[in-house]
Order: sequence, then structure tokens, then C-alpha cells
Amino acid sequence: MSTTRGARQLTIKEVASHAGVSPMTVSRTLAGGRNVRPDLQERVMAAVRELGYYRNENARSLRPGQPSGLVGVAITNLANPYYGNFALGVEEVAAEHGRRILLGNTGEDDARERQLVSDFIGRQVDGLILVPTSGDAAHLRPERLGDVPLVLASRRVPGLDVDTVLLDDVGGSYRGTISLLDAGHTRIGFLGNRSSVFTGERRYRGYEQAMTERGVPIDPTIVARDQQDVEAASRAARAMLDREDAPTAIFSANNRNTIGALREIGRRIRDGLPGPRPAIVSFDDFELSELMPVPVTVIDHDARLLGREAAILLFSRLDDDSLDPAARTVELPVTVEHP
Amino acid sequence: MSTTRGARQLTIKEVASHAGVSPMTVSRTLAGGRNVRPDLQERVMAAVRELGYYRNENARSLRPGQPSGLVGVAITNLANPYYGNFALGVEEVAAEHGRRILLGNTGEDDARERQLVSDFIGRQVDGLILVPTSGDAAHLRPERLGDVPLVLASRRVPGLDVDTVLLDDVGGSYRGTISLLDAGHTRIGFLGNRSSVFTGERRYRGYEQAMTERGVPIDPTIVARDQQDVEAASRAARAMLDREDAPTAIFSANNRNTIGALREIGRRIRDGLPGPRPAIVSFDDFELSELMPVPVTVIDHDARLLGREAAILLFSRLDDDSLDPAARTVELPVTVEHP
DNA sequence: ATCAGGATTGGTAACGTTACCAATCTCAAG
DNA sequence: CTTGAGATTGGTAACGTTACCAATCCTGAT
Repeated sequence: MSTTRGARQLTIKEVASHAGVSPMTVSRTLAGGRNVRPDLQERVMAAVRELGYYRNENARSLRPGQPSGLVGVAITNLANPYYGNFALGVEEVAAEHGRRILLGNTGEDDARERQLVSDFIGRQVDGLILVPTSGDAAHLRPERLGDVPLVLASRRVPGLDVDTVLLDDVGGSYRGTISLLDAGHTRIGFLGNRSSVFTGERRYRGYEQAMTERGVPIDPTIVARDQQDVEAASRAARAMLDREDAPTAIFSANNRNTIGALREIGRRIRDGLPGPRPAIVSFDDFELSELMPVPVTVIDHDARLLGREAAILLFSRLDDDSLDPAARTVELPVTVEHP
Repeated sequence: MSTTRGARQLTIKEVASHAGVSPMTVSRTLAGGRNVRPDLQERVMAAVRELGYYRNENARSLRPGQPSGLVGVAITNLANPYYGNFALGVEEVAAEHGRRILLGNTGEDDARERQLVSDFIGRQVDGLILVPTSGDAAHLRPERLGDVPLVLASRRVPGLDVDTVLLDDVGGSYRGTISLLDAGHTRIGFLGNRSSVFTGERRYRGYEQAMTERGVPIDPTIVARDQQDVEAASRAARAMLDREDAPTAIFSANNRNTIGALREIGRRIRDGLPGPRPAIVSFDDFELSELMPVPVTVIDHDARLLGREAAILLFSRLDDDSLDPAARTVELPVTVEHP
């Protein structure tokens, strides 16, 4: 099927003959017009406008050494506003550098990530920006990527020494937990991800450091580290709060867990259930946190900035050959905002 | 600069000589292996694995009739979770069809949209999905787009008759407003966008229809239709609620306005200001709406589904030449969820 | 008027791939 | 042992573009 689907794409040749010049003159004009007589440039541009010609970027990038102007971006979950903002930041900086982004969603699926990376490379991307899943890293090794620079965001990959942008997970979690301890809490629950998730590990470490430093023992019965979605987080919070010795405060290591915990707390208040109304410290901001029925301290950060930084690291490698090849890490600060 | 940046991309020729066959045999093997001896296929695949070869998709799509496998997607604001979900829906369906998406953010800027569309076409996209800005549509006319199918989402463009996916803005707003009227409210404020924004117009129309049908006059002093962001929405809500004859309920036509209104209401409650605590009907859901200090009725919908539908419309055109060329419109239902 | 030097223009080849065609090989039937 | 049909393999050209080189044009100095 599909032998002819309307007029096919115009070529430089057609523009040339329409303007009465050679293809080379058209090419030069489009490339900036160096060494082309102004009147010919005018004729060429007129023909381009008249015919509605678009230069074929794929053919262009076929010539050796020519960059494609594409950046492959794979993130784990576009539905999460955090990653939406991240993607926006990347897109902004890419646009400033005249590049486009090829976007893929991995859904935390390792196989999908491999597939995306292969495809991106097949499409000749100039660089890759990745929020890696936690799986195997063989497909990200330099020898597999050839000369395509890679920047990791949010998470590291064990054994992969490349440019990375991170949040100050440990510091933020530490300060957030300290603020609870300062307020007199000693039974502080933890909701988060398991250690195999990079940020899950780091954020737990911050919590742990603060508790240890203040000599407050960590009670594993009020530490839940395996919730990926709001539903599971809500259940974990319920189990914690149903206990005799329920926590008086909860440290939530990410947005999903915070929402889940607040749902459960809201339910208990509505239903008039007894027990503490725990204070919350949330790693990740969310809208209207100030209107919640319990005080929410927010460990906030700018995902868009994280995206911008990732893109900046990437383009610095692309645009500067003399750059020290050693991997760089940027760790963005987070703020702790009291209610 | 950049004469040699490490090893350049591998070619099919190198794979061929490594496997001891001709480039054509490699090409055929990669294309599925029809009419290639199994042992040669094996040798080829081994060479591909060993060398880490990726087929150059750009060169591939250079041949006439070959689709690029790319879809250009331009949305207005990736930071908005609504559009993040939309993009996710598009990406999912594109992936199911073996396509990748080129993503651009217009930021409601007309010039940027034009630029993105040009670039997308230059990169030989097989189709375009657009949340259009409200400006001029000349660059979206069929004669400018050649044979590249276009699908619009969320909004129509005046004078452009193409496949479109919309929400049932009018019906949802009508039903939401009716629910306020049913609850006995007669002073119902409106927060939304101006008429030149497609959804702004439609959502106002639903409000208007409900009010008119019930014989409740619309008071222009409590209709604010020019807020794009939370800040402005908050100010508009404040102005409304500061009035002697403040509304007892507010219809908010979008997420940004809802958040703004709730911020202002929260402030008034915290500060103990007098005046009504208006009920809210919000077009667009947001998390934890059930925990708000005033009842919030949510007109909900699935942005991800909207994205999926847009992609489905597009791929139906790409994959079925015999399709009736008449433009189709899909209007997705919305739900009205009482608190 | 002549000529060097630079500006301008155009022709050719090559980028990596695959459609098309021609060449070779296999094998069963005569 | 020949024949021919079908399977398999490889060579060539072309997709749209631009780097490189050669050809031509123009300018001002002699």
C-alpha cells in the first residue's frame, strides 16, 4: 500500500530550478548565505517561501561529522509532574541550543530503556539524557554507546562513571528529619522506596543519619520502604497509624508516599478515628500543601532546573571538545520549607 | 573543532565484511531475514552483536516512501501535569506502533509553534500532534504541511478542518454549574480564560447555558476571564470574595484557577476573614481535592486518554490509505464527581 | 588593456541504506 | 545428464544534502 500519498517532500533541486540557480547556491543560501550574491539569495528565499520548502534534516545529518541536532531523553514516568518539569527543563535548554528532543517513557522498565536507547542511537542522536531504571547497565557502557555522550539524572547507575545531576537527597532528608526531631518528635515513621532505588537509599540515609545523630533509635515496625504508588503508600500509612505505638510524625521520601499518607490521615480525621494526627515531612513539593489538615514540611526542589542542568552538562560536552573527560556530578540544593 | 570524536558510527558495510557477506545480506537479515539462509542470518546477527551495530534510521528513511517513524508533538506547557499525561498517552500509543515522538514545548507562543512545526517537517515526521496556540493558522494549512497528517488536541484552530480530539467542555461545565444551582447557589462566580482561548470559550458557554436555563442572571462583576496562572487566579478570587455581594460558589474553568482560588480561600480561613466560604466546582482534577477546607466538585477527565485518542486518530490515517479524508472529531466524556 | 586575487557559481562524489535487477546456486523432474 | 523453477546472493543506483574542487566572474592595481 501507500505508493503515493499526495505530493512528496520538496527537494533542494526543485527550489534551485524554480529560482534559476544551482542546488549548491540554494544550499549555501540556506546555510547562511556566505559568498552568495544578495540578489540570488533573495531569489532563493522567495522560491523557498513560494514552494513551502523544508530542508531535509535527515539527509543533512547523513553527511559525516554533521550532528543530527537530536537529543534522546528517556524518563521513567511522564505522568509524574516532577518528570514533566524535568523534561521541560531539558527541552528549554535544548531549544536554546537549536536541538530537538526525542522523548521516551520507560515506565521503570529495563527492557524498554534498552529499546529506547538503541532506537535513539539508531536515529543518530547527538547525546542522551536518562533517568535510569535500576536494572542492568550493560547497554549504557561507553563501548555500546560509541561516541554518544550520556548524562544521568536523579539517579546513578552502579559502575557507570558518567556526568550526573542529582538532588541533595541525603542533606534534604537529614534536614527534614532534624526539623521533626527539633519539634520534639521521637517516634518518626518512614515511607519511601527500597534501597535498590537510588533515591530511596539516599533519602533513607538522610533520615537514618539524623536519627542516629540525635540518639533516637529507628523502629523498623514504622519504616515502610516498598511503596511505588499512592495506593500502597496509603495502606502503609494506615498500618503504621493503626498501631498502639503509632508514630507522631512521618517522614515521606517522595510525592507518591506523601499523597498516600495524607489521604489516609484525611480519612481518619473524616471518620473520627482516634490516634495521633502525625506531622509530615515530604520530600517533593505538591500543590496546596499549605491547606492540609496536618502541618506539612516540604523538602522542595526544582525539577525543571534539574532538567536544565542535565542539558547544560550534555551540551558542554558536545560543544567543547577540549573538556576534561572526567565525569562530573552536579548536586542541586533543596530547600526545607516549614508550614 | 570536532574532527574526530572517537569512533564514528558503524555501517552496514563493516558488519557485512565482519560476517563475510555482502551488505545486502545484512540489510535483508535486519529486515526480517526473508530469503536469507539461516546460517548466514546467524553469522550476521553475531556480527551485529559483537560490533554493537545500530542501523542508521536517518539514512534508512532517506529512501523514498520510507516513513521516518517519527511523530512531532507540540504542546503548550509540559510543566502542567495535564499535558504531561497527554504526552504520556501519545508516547504510549506511538510506542505500540513502533514510532518515536519528537517533543516540543510551545509555551503558548505562536512563533515557537511555527518554528517547531517547520523543524518537525524538516525531520520528516510521519505525522503531527498539536495542542495549538490560539494564533494564526497559516503554517498549519494542508498546502504548507504537504502530506503530513495533523491531529489537534484540546483545542480547535479556526478555519482548520482536521482531525481533532476534544473534551466535552461545554457539557462538563454545564453539569458542574447545574450541580451548584441544584445545591441552592444563585451567586456563582466564574474563573477562567478569555474567549479567544478555545476551552475558555467552551467552558464559559457551559456555565452560561446552565445559568440561563435556570433563569439565574450572570453578574459580570463576579466573572473573571483573564487569568493564566495561579497568582492571577488568586488575585481574581480575592477581588470577588472581598465584595459586599461575594459569590457563595465559584465555578473554576481550569486547574490553575482552582488552585489560585483555593489558596485565597485558605488564606481567608487562616486569617479569620469574614465572608462566605464558597463551594468550588473545578474543571480539571487535582490531587487531594477531597482534603480541601471547602467542598470541591471535580469535573474530571483523563488527559492520558486524550493523548491516546489523538495518537490513534493519527495512526489510523497513517496506516489506512483508504480512510475517508473527512476530518473527524472525538469528544471525550468528562465525569462530575461530588465531594 | 592586462593580470592577480578574491568572490561567486556549479559539478561531482559521498554519507548509509535498500529497491531493483542480474547472477548464481539448488534440486526435482524429465 | 539436462532443464527450469525457485531460492539465495550480490552489484548498482538512488534517496537529499553538502564538502571539495574547478570554473567563471569581478575588481582594482599596474
